[in-house]
Amino acid sequence: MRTNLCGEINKEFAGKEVTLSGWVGRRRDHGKLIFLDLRDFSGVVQLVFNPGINKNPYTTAKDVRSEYVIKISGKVTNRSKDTINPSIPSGEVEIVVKDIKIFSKAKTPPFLLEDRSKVEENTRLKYRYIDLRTRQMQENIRLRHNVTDATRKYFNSKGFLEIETPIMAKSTPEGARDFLVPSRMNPGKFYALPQSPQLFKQILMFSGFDRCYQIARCFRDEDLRADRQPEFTQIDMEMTFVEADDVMEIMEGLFSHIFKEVLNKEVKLPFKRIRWKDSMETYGTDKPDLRFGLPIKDISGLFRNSEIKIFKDVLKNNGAVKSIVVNDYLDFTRKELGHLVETARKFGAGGLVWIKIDENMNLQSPISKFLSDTEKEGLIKALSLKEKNLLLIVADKFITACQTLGMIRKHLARKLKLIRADEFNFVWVYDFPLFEWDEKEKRITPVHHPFTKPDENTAGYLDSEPLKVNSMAYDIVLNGVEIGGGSIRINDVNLQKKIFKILKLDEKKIRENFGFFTRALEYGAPPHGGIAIGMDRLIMLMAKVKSIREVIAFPKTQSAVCMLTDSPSSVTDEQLKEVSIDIMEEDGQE
RNA sequence: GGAGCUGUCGUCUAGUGGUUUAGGACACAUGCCUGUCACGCAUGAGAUCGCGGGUUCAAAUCCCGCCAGCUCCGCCA
Repeated sequence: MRTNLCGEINKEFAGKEVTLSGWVGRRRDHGKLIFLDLRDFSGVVQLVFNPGINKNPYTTAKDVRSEYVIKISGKVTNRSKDTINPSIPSGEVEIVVKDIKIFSKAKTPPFLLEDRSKVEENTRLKYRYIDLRTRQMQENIRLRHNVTDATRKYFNSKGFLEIETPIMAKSTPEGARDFLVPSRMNPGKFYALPQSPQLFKQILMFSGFDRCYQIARCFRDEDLRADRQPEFTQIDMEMTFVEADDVMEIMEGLFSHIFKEVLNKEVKLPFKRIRWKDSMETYGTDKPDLRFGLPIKDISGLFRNSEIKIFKDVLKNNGAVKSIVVNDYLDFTRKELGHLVETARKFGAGGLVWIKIDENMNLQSPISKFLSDTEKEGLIKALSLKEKNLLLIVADKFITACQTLGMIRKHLARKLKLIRADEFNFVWVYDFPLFEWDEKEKRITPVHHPFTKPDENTAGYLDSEPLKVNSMAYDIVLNGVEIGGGSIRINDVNLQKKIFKILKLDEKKIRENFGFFTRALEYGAPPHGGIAIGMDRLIMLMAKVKSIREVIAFPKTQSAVCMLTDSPSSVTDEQLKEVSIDIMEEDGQE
């Protein structure tokens, strides 16, 4: 079918006879002379059809159109100097075609490959097979392959086993919603697609496999986002007889290996580490983007006895006054400052106060006349303010003040173009709380998952004040995106049961949902821990694209529909009957 | 569940109440062209203006509802 690839043809081949196969790109018909671009995964080469040299292929080429699949044979020929095309690698030569065969004709494609960047995404998804022919998608999917390949090689070299776990698994209603699969053999019963291989991974550790990994497809029936699909891929690993540091070290090795192998980039080891609390205080988020500065600073101490009512009230109620300093207020118009205040309100804060430091180090602000001289001097000193600085202040409940300024911080970085875009900035976030209070459900929920081991220094509070307990969990954050999370797991059945109890799962529920797991814990469970990396997100960042749909061959839309195949779709009554399912009428619902 | 943005030939778009027989570019078709590579030139075909209702003498344009896509909040143990 072919002796060579389109992309490898260059002047070294001049004079050689080659046979190439691929898709036709553009066609330039000059009447007595036709040029076709022939494309395969490797690249593009120009074909020439000259009736004066070879009549038959010329006649066939007359009828060839875009996206036809053809095979040609001919001689690689040097181009004359003035017809060299420097923009493609094969541009110094072309193929003078002696023989052409059309494998397959093609309808006029709905969009031109070179127009891809302008075409609406749903058109591209409907004709994904054409979209995937574009250079960008070819590169993204290839990048993905290279990442899984590097991952396997790395883990294999470190003594990990790749072990598959069931896709038809058990529903565990804690956490994300499950996708359910009815069982024909067991009417009225359901499998669930796994949200993650978590429990199977742990059980493999109980079984003595020591280290395992999996490129695991996971399923969660939750709403979609640019970085969330209902099915996605995790790099999942688990290790026996380890502490958090061991897992982190292995993972740093993995990232370093992947970036070296795939992008030929060195990443600096070890990664930075930041405690969850520090991250919240300084960056207002548990997934800080450290490619820029703008740290959040606490200035509560300056306003304990303030005349300013909002500050005083907030502090009286255990809130905080927090601030960010921006270099130059000239970057902001009045309108933009107003917009910042709006943004702050949108994120849940009562408001936002701005202060400009003018050339004479005077503080200009809507609240300046309420600021005492001590407070002014205190601010200048505490924040090392310089002329032309802009100070943004949020006073609110501690967590609201942090999170609001966290969002403002990201907003400012984008506006002021402070983000070092070519950097890959990894950071570990650790020392998470074990639990958090779910205001909506009025109950305690795990921050990570209920199999996470409590940190020994704070485990004493488990019975009295569980919200004070920290966990042995760690997240890995890349450029402000959470790309993975893991933990040291509980390996003691009594502790595990205690955690379930704190989470208010009753005995019966524990038995039904996790009975298999607590039983497994009773027969000799070693200390163990692991992590799962959101592979799609990692590749999205490596490819510098805005959505994981760009690195998944066949993704779903925001309403979880596949534009290519039109799934999900109805099934026949017979199919439903076989699995004992009755569809409720729309009216039957509330 | 909620908020915002978008929806006009195959594709990208112009059009904010009558100038519209909805304009352009690319793609497509036909013809001409032996050096193009975003080929060129000429001619042509191609649009239920997302769907439904309303206001108006008159709606792509204004209003209401719905649908679809995207972004975000909630949600994602």
